Amino acid sequence: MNTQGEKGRSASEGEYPLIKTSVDVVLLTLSGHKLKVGLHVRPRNPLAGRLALPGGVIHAQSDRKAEDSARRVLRDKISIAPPYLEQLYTFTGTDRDTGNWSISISYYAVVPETVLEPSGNLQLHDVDALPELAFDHNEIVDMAVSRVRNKAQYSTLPLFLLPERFTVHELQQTYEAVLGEPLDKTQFRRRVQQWNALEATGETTVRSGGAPATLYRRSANALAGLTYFDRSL
Amino acid sequence: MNTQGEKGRSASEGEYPLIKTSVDVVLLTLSGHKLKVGLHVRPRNPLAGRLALPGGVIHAQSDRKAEDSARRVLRDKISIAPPYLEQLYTFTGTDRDTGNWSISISYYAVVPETVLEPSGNLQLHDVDALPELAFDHNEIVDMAVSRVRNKAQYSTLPLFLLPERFTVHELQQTYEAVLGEPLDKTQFRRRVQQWNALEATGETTVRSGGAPATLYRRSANALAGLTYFDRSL
DNA sequence: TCAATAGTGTCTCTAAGACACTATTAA
DNA sequence: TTAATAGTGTCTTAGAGACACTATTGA
Repeated sequence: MNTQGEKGRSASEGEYPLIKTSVDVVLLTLSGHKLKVGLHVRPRNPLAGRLALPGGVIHAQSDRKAEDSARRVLRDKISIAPPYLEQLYTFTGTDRDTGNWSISISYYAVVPETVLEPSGNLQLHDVDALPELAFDHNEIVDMAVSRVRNKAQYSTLPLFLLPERFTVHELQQTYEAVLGEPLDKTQFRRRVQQWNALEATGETTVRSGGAPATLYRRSANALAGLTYFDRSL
Repeated sequence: MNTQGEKGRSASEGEYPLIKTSVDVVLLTLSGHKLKVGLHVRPRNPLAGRLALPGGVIHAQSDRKAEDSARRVLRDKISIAPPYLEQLYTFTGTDRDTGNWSISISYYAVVPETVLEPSGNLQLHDVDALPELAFDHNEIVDMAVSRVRNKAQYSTLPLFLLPERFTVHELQQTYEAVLGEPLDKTQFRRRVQQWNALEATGETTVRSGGAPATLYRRSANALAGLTYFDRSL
């Protein structure tokens, strides 16, 4: 939680520098077979009217750590408790607009579309066709999307994009939407079996045409191995 | 670099909260076929005398971003310019000792032992047998070690633990030391070839007994795919 | 020639990929 | 029976793993 602080009143720097620190959240979901990010219109200056990520300052009194701040922002502004939330990166440096040094501890959340009530507060935008956002928020979204696409190649993260009950076919469609490429049915089912991260609900789909499909839900080990790790290459 | 700041003077929170923010660096190297971390003894309170990571505060005037602060800390305190430096994680929350909220933006650096001049300032400690460090630095080191071991499974990161010229056998020993397990020679050489990240220097080793080995150096693409990505599972 | 290390050839076995096939439902 | 989707069997191929072999040097 801390560092070597030269005591609070240090030799070289005097006091700790006073830097604006806030938390931003990249809220990702799947809508219409496209990966979308939740954005809102800034109500205030600077950059009032511009699209931006939901975010806010840290409440040192009530937030035990920055992740709590991120959860609070999502709860207060969008009324959701994300099933998956992870720290993404900390962006630092001189603000392009005000010229002041600032810090943004950024997180990303992965949620099913069903938990998002369509309010005027939040707009969903295709992550591959974003307008210019406030501050460096385009860069933050891009990094979150890279990480999620990367994790989709080897992990169970996309499970968190689905509602409580889903079929294997819907799960495959979700992966295909995130990865942007079609997947082979046999391999995909083999892969899903190896996870051991699904449990059958006992129910099946009812549909016109086609055999009924087993409905599954995420089991507990869907979270295994998803924490602060990512891979490339 | 910023966030939605409610303008600097906001409604709910008043001003931005004033939180101690600093940068800590996990300096990793290989010594005696063991992965080691560079630590120093804190000269000042709080926790004077305790082992800690090198770190310091951000100089908003001179550092363009937090990574610059990390580089400055390494340059000023240990006189090195690390060939590989990456943001690790941002640790936040209430300090165990002072009870104050603080932020540590942590980085990890990977360097060859040859660039570390043995000064009284820095001690190398086996990452698998650490004493109790100041603040939450044990946790920070553990996360850095996890990430490096993880990356050693699929990336060229351990190349940065070696001096400028090295043989394939030395490279294999490096990987074995980081991963903590023996590797097959044939597979390892196949893997290294596929990277296309080494270039022959033209020189060979001179040694008593055994054929001479080709000396290599890192080529430019050794850095490919190493940025802010990591993987697990 | 011997000891020691560098570097390669090759066999086996597992898992990825591709694709055809069977199974089960509503209409 | 037909259309549509769920789910499985299986052949092929690429690559991981294991290990034996050859090559090159100093003494």
